Amino acid sequence: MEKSIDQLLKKSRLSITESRVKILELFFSQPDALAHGDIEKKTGEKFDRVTVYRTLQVFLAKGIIHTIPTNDNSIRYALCREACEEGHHHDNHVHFVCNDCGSTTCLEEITIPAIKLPKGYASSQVEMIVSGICRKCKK
Amino acid sequence: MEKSIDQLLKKSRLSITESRVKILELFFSQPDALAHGDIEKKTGEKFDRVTVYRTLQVFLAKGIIHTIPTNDNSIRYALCREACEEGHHHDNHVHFVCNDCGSTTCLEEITIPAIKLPKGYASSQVEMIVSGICRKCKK
DNA sequence: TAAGAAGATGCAACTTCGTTGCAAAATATT
DNA sequence: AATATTTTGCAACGAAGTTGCATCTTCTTA
Repeated sequence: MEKSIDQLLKKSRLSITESRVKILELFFSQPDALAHGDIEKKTGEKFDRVTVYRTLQVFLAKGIIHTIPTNDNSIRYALCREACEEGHHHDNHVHFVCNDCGSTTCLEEITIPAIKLPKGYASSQVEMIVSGICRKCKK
Repeated sequence: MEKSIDQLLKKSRLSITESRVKILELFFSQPDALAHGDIEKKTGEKFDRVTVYRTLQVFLAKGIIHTIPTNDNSIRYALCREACEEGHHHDNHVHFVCNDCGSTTCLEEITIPAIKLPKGYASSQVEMIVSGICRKCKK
């Protein structure tokens, strides 16, 4: 684990620092997307707010994580699959937000269907966010 | 116009006040979705920040407007079609965000395609946000 | 249509969120 | 191991959003 995280950072030409490793471990240790606040809390408030902000920005720029828009004004972040490259995100999967437990997950196996835009519009990215009750909460 | 806005407010059992009327006029006078800040500016900063926040909250709760999640941490608001009722939004159209002019519009005529969720998930709402270049900017 | 009840507004104060500059510390490079 | 490069944490700041409360506006009904 340590190893593969180091690899990932090296591949992205980033120095291996404690905060980066810890934050990546956090992402790898569970399946949900995380908001900035979650990360601060779950790392035990060990790192400065500013460090967390900057770390997320760097990961975003390097294509290690991607953002998921929400309608509660709190962007969430999730790991990208291998396919993502620096500056270019290729995730076209559906995101699921649970109204019960609040978790946000990537449904990697569900591809966003193509749609036909009105004349004159050019699309460069499509987001699809399904909300409802997740598998865990439905039981 | 005045008349129909009054009607709308009455139908929602809301008192007819200057700020509510002015903010609704703003929404009706142009096709784009508006962020909180836009509304403050476009009403000539005539109303207190707090009033704008509260007005939007009330409109949301009454099903007069709906939110559009964005990935820049600024929720946008747009008018609902007649179909929306108090507490229940029925808009299932696609939203378009222009990367050039920044405008957010509802593509009322484009319906979100149905998708098949993994077993155990129940969907109650689907959002689809397409970003790219809008008709105006493409010219 | 005037008076009282109900509701909305604006102000002040506060919290949370996100950003920037800079010195100190950690990491990388030779 | 020494130096160059990055990253971190702190302090300070501005923007965004919330709450309580007194005042003003809108609604109700007699």
